[in-house]
Amino acid sequence: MIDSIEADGPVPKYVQLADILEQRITAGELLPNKPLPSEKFLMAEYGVARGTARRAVEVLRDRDLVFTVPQRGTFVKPKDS
Amino acid sequence: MIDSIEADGPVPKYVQLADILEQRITAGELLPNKPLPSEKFLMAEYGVARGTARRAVEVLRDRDLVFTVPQRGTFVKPKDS
DNA sequence: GTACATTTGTTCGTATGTATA
DNA sequence: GTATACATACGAACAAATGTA
Repeated sequence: MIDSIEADGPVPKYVQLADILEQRITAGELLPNKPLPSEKFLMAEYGVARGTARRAVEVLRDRDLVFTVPQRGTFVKPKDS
Repeated sequence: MIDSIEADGPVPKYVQLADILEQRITAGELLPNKPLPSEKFLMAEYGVARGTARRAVEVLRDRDLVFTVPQRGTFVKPKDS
């Protein structure tokens, strides 16, 4: 179980954060059509900069796990979509 | 006396604005329990974006000079508090 | 009771500059 | 030279609460 972010490792912080969030999604902690923690929250919770949080969410979009609605937030994708 | 905001200096705009407002408080221009200029007003008066105005007010809160009441405004703290 | 304006709260989008690895 | 990371700064949109007409 990954649950914290390491600074001096081979894996970029934003990838580590994306992996953590993917775990939280697949574990059912973050539910379909429910919002991901906001960028601000991720910054506070994991001690990263906003750009890093944004890139992590971008990775999740690329992995087709979440979708972002401008000005509304980023949400977990339902399984059938 | 600081009274205008410079763009390309070493001091961030939001800190410059916080310094200006602190001066206006200590000079007695902005009185205890009276409202600070609203974010909208600060944007117009100093030519900054809303985020910059908000961050300046945040700095003043950190300096314990003002307190904010949601949906009401931000007010100068009385000396004895 | 309703409509409107004001103000703060929140979120996302984008860009630039700097520093480091 | 590129990728990573952070700080700053602008813009935009919507929500919620308050106060007033």
